[in-house]
Amino acid sequence: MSEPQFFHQGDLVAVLTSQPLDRVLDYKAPEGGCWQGAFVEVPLGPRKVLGVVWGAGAGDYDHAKIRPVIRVLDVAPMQQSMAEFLRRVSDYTLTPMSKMLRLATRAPGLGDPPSMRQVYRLGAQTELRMTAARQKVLAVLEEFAELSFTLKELSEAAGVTASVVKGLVKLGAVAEMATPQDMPFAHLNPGLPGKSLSEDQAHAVAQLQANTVGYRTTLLKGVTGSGKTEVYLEAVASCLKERRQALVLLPEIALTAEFLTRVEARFGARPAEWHSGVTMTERRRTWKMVGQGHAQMVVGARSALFLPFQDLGLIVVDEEHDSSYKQEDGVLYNARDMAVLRASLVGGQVVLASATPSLESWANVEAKKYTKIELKSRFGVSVLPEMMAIDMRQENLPADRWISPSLQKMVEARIWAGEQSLLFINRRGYAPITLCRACGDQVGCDHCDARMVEHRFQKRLMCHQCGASKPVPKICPSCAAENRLAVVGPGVERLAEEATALFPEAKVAVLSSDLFGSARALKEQIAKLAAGEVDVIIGTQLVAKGHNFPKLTLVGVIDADLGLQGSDLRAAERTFQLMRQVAGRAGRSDKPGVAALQTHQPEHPVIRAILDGDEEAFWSAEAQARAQAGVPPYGRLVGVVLSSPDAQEAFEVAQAMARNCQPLTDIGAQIFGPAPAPIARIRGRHRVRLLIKAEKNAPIQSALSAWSAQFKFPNALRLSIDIDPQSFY
DNA sequence: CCTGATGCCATA
DNA sequence: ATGGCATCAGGG
Repeated sequence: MSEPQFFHQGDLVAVLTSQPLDRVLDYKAPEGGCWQGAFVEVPLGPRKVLGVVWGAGAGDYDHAKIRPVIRVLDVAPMQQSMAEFLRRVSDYTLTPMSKMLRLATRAPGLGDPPSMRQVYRLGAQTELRMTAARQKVLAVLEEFAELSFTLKELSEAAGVTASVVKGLVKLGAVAEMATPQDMPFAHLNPGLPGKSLSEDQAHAVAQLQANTVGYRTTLLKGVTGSGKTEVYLEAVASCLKERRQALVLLPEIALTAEFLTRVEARFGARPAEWHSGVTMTERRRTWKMVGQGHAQMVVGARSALFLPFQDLGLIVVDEEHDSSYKQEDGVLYNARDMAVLRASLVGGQVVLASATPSLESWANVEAKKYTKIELKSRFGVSVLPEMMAIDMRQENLPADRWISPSLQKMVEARIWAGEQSLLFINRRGYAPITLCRACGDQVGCDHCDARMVEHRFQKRLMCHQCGASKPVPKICPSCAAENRLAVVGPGVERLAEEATALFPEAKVAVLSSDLFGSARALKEQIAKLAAGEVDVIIGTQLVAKGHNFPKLTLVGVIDADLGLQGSDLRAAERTFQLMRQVAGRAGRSDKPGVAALQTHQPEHPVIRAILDGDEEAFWSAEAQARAQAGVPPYGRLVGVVLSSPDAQEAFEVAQAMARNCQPLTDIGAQIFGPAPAPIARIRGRHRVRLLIKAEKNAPIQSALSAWSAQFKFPNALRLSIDIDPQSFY
């Protein structure tokens, strides 16, 4: 990358603003000139807006109309590598640069002059009448000569009133001075001793620390309790020793508090924090300090990836398989993938940590793009639960019941023994699919290979891939059994009802993220459950995340095979990950746990691999299935969502787009739909989705741009393109 | 994203 | 004729 350019006063510069103009505008460089990358304030119509000097002006605009840059802001200029990062993310996700800039400047008042505050230090040696109070103030200032105190801090530390300090200021014995409000973060000391490491951990640390020059991605795999955190904290330590900055991404805010405490224990101070819960002032401070290199380490959510790091040496993506790394609105990016991109642009290291890596990362290790480090359990052999399948075809369950007699017996045994059971539903608010209780067949679409979902209002089955529909059949199209077709997908409430009826003497509790307004309420509930106050827990994916239930000895997966036939790409992966995570929960104390999977296809290779606990077999089976279907990570999917207050309009435009898809078919892509989007209506807007499937290396972005540029959209209609969507059927 | 200009409609 | 509001283009 070339050096940034300097522009003298009056030179034409191209400025990228955060306004949604999809181009840069020419301005005249201000008095004193400006560097490429400088954050500036520019006039735009009647307003002043934030922008970045992107390069030399094009000069193709009426020279007389070009206005000068108002001023250069007092923040670190954007680095070339950052500009390149934004450009690449923009290209990949088809997001306009203005939106990217907004994402990268998500701190309020960047343009404000730095607010000042008065601080106090030791002043000149002067003759003064010494009193006990004055003595205390001077003693504090002498002892902590390198620190600056605010008036409040100083008077409290000395145990005197503010007027004593003010009196000393008047006499000159204490100096009062103004400093910028945005203070640097406390120094983190990587030289402090770390926790003692097991041989396995030490080995992993050595591998991470070897050859830290330049970009590389490492998958750090280790079951719960194997000490991944200690290992990557040592990677952070060596990054800090090299005086480079480190970023640790966590999937949910709820996990940051505990992690910050561990960082403080390791490095003697707390790092900067970046997520939606951080106050505006603190945000601005973090943004500025990260830009000046005065924040050595940031702990945060995915958007921290767009902070203006000066020299980013390490990015840790903890729980890298977690689906919350995929941003689902605004800029649609996957933080795990973009972390790898960012690190590769600045010659940094990426550590992807997980007990249960995503198939994408597994495939990248297979392809030798990532290296893998595996941590064995600290407790010797890994504590896998005993796994078994309950063959639902044998259980003769009526169509409206979900807990099989076999599972019921197992739960009852736990209740008598005073132990806990968890009944798990492997889906999160997805539309229900229809399957045959006799043979396990899921009713498929006649036009493509996706399963059909029930549309309650119309009493019809609909394909959410291509949009075709048909009435719910009376007789199973596969085995001809009558009246055995059931709509699968009980809500947690339905399941709780059934459990209460089956186990009248037991305490049943529901754990689901949508039932809790705040993370705190959720945490309290989890603590209650873990304490064993409940006999049967009903939950969704949420329960699998990082919580320990000592009394839990049975996990029943109600719907183990929902996703095995392609209704949800990642359902099998999630089931497998859940089993692994549950392994770390159930039976951790002394008893080994039991995991029972209710399935209609116990002989399915993926189910078999889960039961055998054979990880490599699972990944191979799953990889093969995905490669065969041409879906990620072996093929590429793109979701195109059209939304409008008018359902008809959205559908018609989508149909027109599906018909005129020459640019897409030119690169060999297939187009499906229109069909209702996974969430068919959001805030009064009806959403219709097209799904595009392409080969992995097809130039999908340029084809999509050419394709969508053909259409003129009605005003009320919005188009959003989601490359690598996370959720769909 | 904002803002000011435009034009259509309802009202005095 | 006049003011209110929805729609739209322009911004350097």
